[in-house]
Amino acid sequence: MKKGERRKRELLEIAYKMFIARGYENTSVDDIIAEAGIAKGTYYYHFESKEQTLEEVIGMMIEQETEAAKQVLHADIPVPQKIVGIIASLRPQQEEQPIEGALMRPENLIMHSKIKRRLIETVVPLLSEAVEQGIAQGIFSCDCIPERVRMLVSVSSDTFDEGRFSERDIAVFIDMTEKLLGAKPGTMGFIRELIR
Amino acid sequence: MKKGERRKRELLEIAYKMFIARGYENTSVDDIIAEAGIAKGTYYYHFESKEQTLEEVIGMMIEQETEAAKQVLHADIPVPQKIVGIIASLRPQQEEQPIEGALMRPENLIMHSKIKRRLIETVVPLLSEAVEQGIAQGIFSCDCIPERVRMLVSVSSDTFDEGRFSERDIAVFIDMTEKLLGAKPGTMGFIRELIR
Amino acid sequence: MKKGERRKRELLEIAYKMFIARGYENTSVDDIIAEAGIAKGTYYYHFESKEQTLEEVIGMMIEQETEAAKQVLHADIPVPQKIVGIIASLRPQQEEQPIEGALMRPENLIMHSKIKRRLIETVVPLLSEAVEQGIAQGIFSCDCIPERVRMLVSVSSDTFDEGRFSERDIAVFIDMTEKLLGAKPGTMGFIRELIR
Amino acid sequence: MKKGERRKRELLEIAYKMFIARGYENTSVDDIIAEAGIAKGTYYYHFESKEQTLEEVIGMMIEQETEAAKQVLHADIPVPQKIVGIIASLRPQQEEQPIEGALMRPENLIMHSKIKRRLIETVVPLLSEAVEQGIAQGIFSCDCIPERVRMLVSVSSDTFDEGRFSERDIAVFIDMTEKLLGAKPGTMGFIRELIR
DNA sequence: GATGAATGAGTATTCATTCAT
DNA sequence: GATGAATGAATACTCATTCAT
Repeated sequence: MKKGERRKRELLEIAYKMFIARGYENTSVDDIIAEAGIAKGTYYYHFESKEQTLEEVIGMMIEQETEAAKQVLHADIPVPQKIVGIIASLRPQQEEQPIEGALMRPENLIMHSKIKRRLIETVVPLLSEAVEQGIAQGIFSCDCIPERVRMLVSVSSDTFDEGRFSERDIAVFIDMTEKLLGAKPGTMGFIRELIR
Repeated sequence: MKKGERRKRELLEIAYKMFIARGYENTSVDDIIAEAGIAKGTYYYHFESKEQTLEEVIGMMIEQETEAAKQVLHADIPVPQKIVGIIASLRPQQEEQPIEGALMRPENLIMHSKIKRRLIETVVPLLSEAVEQGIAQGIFSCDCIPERVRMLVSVSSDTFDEGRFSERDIAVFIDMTEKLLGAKPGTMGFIRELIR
Repeated sequence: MKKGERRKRELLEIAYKMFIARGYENTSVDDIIAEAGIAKGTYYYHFESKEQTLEEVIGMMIEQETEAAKQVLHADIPVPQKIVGIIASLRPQQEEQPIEGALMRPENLIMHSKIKRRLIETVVPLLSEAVEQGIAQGIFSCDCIPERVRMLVSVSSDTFDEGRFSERDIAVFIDMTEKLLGAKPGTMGFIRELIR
Repeated sequence: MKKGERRKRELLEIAYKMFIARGYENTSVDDIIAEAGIAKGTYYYHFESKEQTLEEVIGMMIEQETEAAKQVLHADIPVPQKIVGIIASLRPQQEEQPIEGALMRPENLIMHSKIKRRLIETVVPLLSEAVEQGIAQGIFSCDCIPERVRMLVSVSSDTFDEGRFSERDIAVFIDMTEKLLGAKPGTMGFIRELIR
């Protein structure tokens, strides 16, 4: 990695943290350069625009999370655990989420929705593949796999991203997952231990 | 209805349409008063702030839609149709949605998310009641009713609000609804005819 | 006093208190009518403008304070005590000054300066007359009476209005008064007991 | 002096002149940038806010005047002339006061009062030192020097700043100065020739 | 690679005042 | 006497972006 790239990477991390902490709209370019200790011109030397910075920030996140999800998919573990592992890898890692529930705050809506959209795009195929493995093994039984998977991811995001969910939410989500994928009751029960 | 109230109602409708058409953030107070043909002061005579205008606009919508949903709940029709009818009443009416898919455009994220949140708050109890009627009649069989209902509404919103969904999406949603509520296969099949 | 006049008087007192408490510039007509519980039109029925309200408020104060000063002037007391009594009567009465030091706050500069100017105009002649009585009695001895009196009043206002003054300030003021008026040392010493 | 600093200095001078000429409150940021021929953003690049501009303008004035006063204090001239010289240096210089009596106009109250306050803070110590020199030389004789000096400065400002004063005002001021400082009659008489 | 001075369109909000009813 | 809806000029401040050095 060259010097210039490292610098840009640094800026990206700073921007990422600030976008998360204060929201994309509430973070001005001035804020970013003040935090980074660089001049306005330097910022625009590295980035085309503020919006493009956001895209790159999101790209960086997606890349990291997709990577994690792929490793889970190809790991040598039971299929149900792959499913759960992939879904779990979607959530921002600890180090990346300095402020609890930040992504759900209204000032982060834009970023959150962009992230969610791109995450679904990249994760649905991976999950679908896992489900197909499960079908081949006789663990699941269903059609319309991508559609089912998409709904699962969507519900997962809505229910768990905000951080406010109950035991009952988890129970219903497990039940829903099993039924949507045509699994035997209890197949996905271990999710319970993984969520929090 | 007094003179002042009518005027305010007019302004509310204008603001609503503009917020939908161009997004809340992209609609300036100047835009609104230009469209309404009033002076700046008149706007601020009726509304505390632009943000409060948004709240009132949303309140107005919720009220209308909740009203429709309540009538469906108390109508003399089969419970499965009540479920579908209530969910259907959530979507903005034709006359109210001048631009197809407007609510899903990124500039409308804030408004859409505020609406979705409040809609869920008001509609989940109504739907839950309908589900309980269904359980009493032996049509449904499940626990954790509010949680199940909330997930259904959430998926429904994510899947159908955007307007881009396939026959397969509908099929999966029907299947999911039946299984989540513990209904016999085919119970909710008529949804197919109602969505579009 | 007719009904209409009483109403106006009420408004004047409300405006006075608000001007003192929040400053003339920081008190909007809306604030006043909200506090008074009347409509905008009613306010403008009674007052030509906001500025004219200020003039009337000041006039009301001046009138009260001048009245007190006149009574002191014609009272049957030693001349030195008249001098002090008149100067003392300049300061806002207890009931009229709900907030300590309010007049000196920056937001009250305009009002304070208008008051000071008019107070000097009305009080210098009264004080001058008292000084002349003192000269006739051989207590004082000086020329340029109005100029001397004006400087005394000016210093008094600057030194004591703000409320932050020391024993030494008082001592110097006494010394200055005696010397400016050509009185024997000790003549005005009793001031000490009157200021606070 | 760097390029950026020179530009800021220019803006400061322009703002200063406009504040004096039209009053702080009556000078809008738009007025200033129009006069300076710069863009809005340039103004806010150099100044945090309009209020902060005022503070800097005042700071600039104070600095200049304090500098002049200090030179007088350390000059090799008789003490009485130092006193007068320092007091004289307080008044805005000719080049700096484009409009006669501007500081006293009501729209300049805020600026004037801020200036007066800060000027007193910086000048009382200097004058006190001069008085002490006088006492050491047997020219003056008094206690409570800072308090006496402050009253002198205060009266001087009130009497002469406005520009409307008579020969008699001057005479009384001279008399007052001599008596307050315990000087022999005639010591300060030369003031007469310096004021105007 | 880096700087930082300059830009200017854009925005929400305030408030004294008027006048038809 | 009283109302309150309507006015519209005025104002401070933001911020992404550019570009000569």
